[in-house]
Amino acid sequence: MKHKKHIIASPEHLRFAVLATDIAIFTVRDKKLLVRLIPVDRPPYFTDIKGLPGGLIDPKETAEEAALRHTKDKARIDPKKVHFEQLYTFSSLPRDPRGRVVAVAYIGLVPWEKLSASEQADSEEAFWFPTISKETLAYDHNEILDMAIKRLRSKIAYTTMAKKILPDEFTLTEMEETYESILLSDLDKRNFRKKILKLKIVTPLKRKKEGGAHRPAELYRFTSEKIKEIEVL
Amino acid sequence: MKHKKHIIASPEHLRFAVLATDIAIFTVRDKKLLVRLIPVDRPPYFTDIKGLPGGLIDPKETAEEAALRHTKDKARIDPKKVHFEQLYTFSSLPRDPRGRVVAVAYIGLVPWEKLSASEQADSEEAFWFPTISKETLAYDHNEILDMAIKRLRSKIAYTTMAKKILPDEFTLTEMEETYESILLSDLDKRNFRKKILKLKIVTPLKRKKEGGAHRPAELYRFTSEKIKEIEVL
DNA sequence: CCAAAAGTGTTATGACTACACCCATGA
DNA sequence: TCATGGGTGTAGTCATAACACTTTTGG
Repeated sequence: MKHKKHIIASPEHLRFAVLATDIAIFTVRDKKLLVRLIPVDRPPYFTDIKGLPGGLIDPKETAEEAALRHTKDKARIDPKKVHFEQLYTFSSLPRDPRGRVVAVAYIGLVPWEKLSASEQADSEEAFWFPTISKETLAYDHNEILDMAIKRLRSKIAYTTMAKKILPDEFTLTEMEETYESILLSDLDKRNFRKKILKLKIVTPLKRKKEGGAHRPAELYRFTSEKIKEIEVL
Repeated sequence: MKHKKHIIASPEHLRFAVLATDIAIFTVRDKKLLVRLIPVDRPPYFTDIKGLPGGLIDPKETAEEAALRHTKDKARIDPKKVHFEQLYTFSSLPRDPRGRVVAVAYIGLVPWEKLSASEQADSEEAFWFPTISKETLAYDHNEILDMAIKRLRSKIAYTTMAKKILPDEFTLTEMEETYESILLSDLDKRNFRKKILKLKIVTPLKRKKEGGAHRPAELYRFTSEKIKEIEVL
C-alpha cells in the first residue's frame, strides 16, 4: 500500500490547522458493546494497530457531514442507519504525529439488527471490536474512545438515547440487556420494567416475539421519535 | 476603525477551514447571571451589534489556549481567574458571512468577587450583559449563548461546578442565590441547606460574615478542589 | 425596639431497593 | 414433562417537597 501524503499539515499549510473527524460507532451484539475500528497503516503506524474511523473535513462540508462520509468510506456502514452526536473537539498539538490536526469527535449509535450482512461482518477494512477488551489504539484514539464510552454510559441513564441502539421493536428483556451491556452492571428485572413502564417511554405493540423454547415476549417500541431528557435509571 | 481583512477564508485558503473560538463567560452579580459581550464592528456588522468574545486559533496553540488568549485580549479578563469548559464545535457553512469558520465554543465561569475593578467595569471594549435580556447577537452567537446557558443550568444540577462561579468563601444564602440566578427559579431555603450539608460538598469555616443590620452568616468553602459529579439538586 | 436576613424540624408522599415464584412455550 | 426465558408484587427504607417561626445583629 502506498502513502502519498505523510505530512498533512506541512509548514506552508500552517496558517491554519487541519480539521478532521473521528467517529466511535457503537452497537450491541450478544450482550456486548462493540465499537467499529479500522486498521491504521499510515505513518508512524505500519504495524498491526487499530484506530477509530475518521478523516479530514472538507472546506465545503460541516463536521457532521464529514463524519457521515467517513462512516460510509472508512467504517463501511451506511450513515443513514447511524445516529450521530458530537462528543468533543481534540486540539492538543502532539495528538497526531503527522502534523497539526484538530479532530471533532463523534459518537455513532446503530442497532445491530439494522446492519446488513456486510456491515455486520468483520473485514480487512473495518471490524467490530468489544469495548471491554483493552487495546492500544493509534493516535489519541484511546482517549477519544474512553470519553465516548463514558458519555454513552452517563447519557443513557438520563435520556432515551437507548432508542438509537435498539431495533424498532424489542422486548423489555432486550432493552434491559442493552442497558446492562453499556453500563456493565446487572439490573433488577422487576425494578427495571416498573421504571420503564412508569415513564411511558415505550408503548406495547399487540404482538409477541416468538421463537424460543419458552414463553413469547411482548414487543415494545419507543413512544417518541425524539430523544428526551428524563431520568431513566 | 479600519477593517483590513474582511474575508478571512478566501478561496486560496479553502483547502482547510479557518478555526476559531468563541467564549461565553458568565458571572453572577446582584442575583443576575451576566455574560461578557463585546461590540462587533467587523463586516457585515458596522452598527450597534454585540457578540461573544473570540477569535482565531493559532496553529501553535490548542483551542483552549486560544480561548484563554481571547479572554484576555477581547473580553479584557484575566483568564487565570476563569474556569473554562468546552461547549460544542459549530461548523455550519454559513455561520460566518466572511467565510468558512469553524468555532470551538467554550463556557467560562468567574466569580464576580475575583474580578478587578476594570474587569467588573463596562467599557467600550467589553461589558457585562444580563442573560435574561433578549438581544440579537452577531453571527450564530445567540445559538451558542443559548446552548451555553442550557448546559450551565443542567450541569450545575448534577455537579459541583457552582464552585467556579462562587467566591472562595461564601454563605449558604449566597450559594442558594447563585443557583436561583442560574436556574431562574426559587429554591426552598431549608431543603436547599439540608441537601447541600448532607452532600458534604461544603465545609463550614469557623468564621461569620458580618456587615448587615442582621444576624451574621456562617461562611463555607467547597470541600474539594475538583468538580464532582454528584446530584446536587 | 424595629428591620433584616440567618437559621432550624416535621410530616406526608413518592421513589428505590431487595427479593422469589408462577407462566407460556417448544422440544 | 422438562428446560428456558417471560412476567409479576410487596415491604422496608430513603429522598423529596411543602411549610412558619425564632434568633441574632445593627441602627
